[in-house]
Amino acid sequence: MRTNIRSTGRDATFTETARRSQIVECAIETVCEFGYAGASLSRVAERAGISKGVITYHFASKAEILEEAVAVVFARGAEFAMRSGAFTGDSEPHDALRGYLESNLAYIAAHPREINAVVEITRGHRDADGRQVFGTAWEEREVLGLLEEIFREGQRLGHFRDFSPRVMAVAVRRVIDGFSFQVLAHPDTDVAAYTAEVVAMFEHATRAGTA
Amino acid sequence: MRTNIRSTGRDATFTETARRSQIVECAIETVCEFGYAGASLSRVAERAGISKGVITYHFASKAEILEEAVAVVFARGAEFAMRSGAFTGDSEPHDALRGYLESNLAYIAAHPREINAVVEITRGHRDADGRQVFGTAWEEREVLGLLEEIFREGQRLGHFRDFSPRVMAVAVRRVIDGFSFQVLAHPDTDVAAYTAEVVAMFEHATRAGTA
DNA sequence: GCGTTCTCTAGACGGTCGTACTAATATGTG
DNA sequence: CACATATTAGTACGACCGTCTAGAGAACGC
Repeated sequence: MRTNIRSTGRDATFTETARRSQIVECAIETVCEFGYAGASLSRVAERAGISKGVITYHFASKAEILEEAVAVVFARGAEFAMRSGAFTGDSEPHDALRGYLESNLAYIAAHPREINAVVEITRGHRDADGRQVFGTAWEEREVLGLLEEIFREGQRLGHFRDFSPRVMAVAVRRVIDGFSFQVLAHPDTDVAAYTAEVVAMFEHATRAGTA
Repeated sequence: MRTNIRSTGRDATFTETARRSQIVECAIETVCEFGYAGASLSRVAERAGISKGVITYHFASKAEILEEAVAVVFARGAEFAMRSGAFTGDSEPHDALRGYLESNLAYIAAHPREINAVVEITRGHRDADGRQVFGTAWEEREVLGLLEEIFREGQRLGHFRDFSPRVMAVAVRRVIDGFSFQVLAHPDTDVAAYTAEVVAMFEHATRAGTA
């Protein structure tokens, strides 16, 4: 009987850690290149230069790879935002929004392929019943909450005009997520200029006192 | 030898017209329900209550169905916008933008499933080489051009502030396209309120004289 | 009525999918 | 060294994919 490595109590081997990481990276690249529908385990294995059996050995299922890929990229983005210090959480709302936009767009500009892959996976990945794994409920919980909080705080302080935090949060995320397409389609995009445009746009869209 | 119906010079039969339309509708529904990756011809045929062969008979390939679906929905949306009169083309830029937003969101609210399917198809559909059929070039040509024109005209008249028409156009489209998810996830969404929020947001984001 | 064309069902085709299994090799420990 | 375990390539499996074909039924001009 096959030993499910993840369920045994032992520590992960050096090889296992490296392989899992390699496979996840190759899965991200493959999804970016061929899309969610075209990212088969055969193509992932081919890119990694290993046999398909290695993937089956280190992961229980294809879904586990994709879900780990999403988690890994999310963790990297959060770590990047933390490290950049652009978004400390206790900033004044205008600065918080600006920091959120700048750190997100900067990360995407530096790693457009993995963001594109994550967008593909979160959009396309479904369980056996056809339901989205990363559906609206997941997005509202994991992604939109923080933004809405910024907006509510800004409105409480009177820095932001009176708009729906939910609608604005969704708009911000859609614009941010779309940036990976822009960077991939036009690698020569002026990131600083694009970022300034987006920041200015949402500053005008949110600030109070001009209505 | 099988006769490729579309390439013969004869007129389309009553049956052919009806079948093609039915198959396209079922494909839209299937894509909406199972996503691009999960929308197989078997499922389309099952939904239509016909055998898979009928699809092959009326369409040369699966790609032809998907591409016709996109074209059909686009045509309906354009017809809706035309009929609603919200967007006449020679309006003052502020009104043009408002009309664009309102007619788009109204159509999506009325037909969220077909818009969702089109978004799925345009994002996921690739040719044999793995290249997106409805890629960035297509979007810029078919979708963004009109918006950019509105923005440029508004800037020329001094009604809009000085922003990048391209960035703003992309933002508008992302927000509009995302509305189908909102309506599908929350069917009880207050469409009028949501529309007013989006209109207000882009009016603040674009208008001159407050910077 | 007959004959032609249109339309459909049913099934087969080659291919790829995700997964499971086997047997061989690598690795590391006593 | 022997031995156990970790890791690998290779292959086989059943399921489903998109496409194709043979032949039966339906529709319709004559």
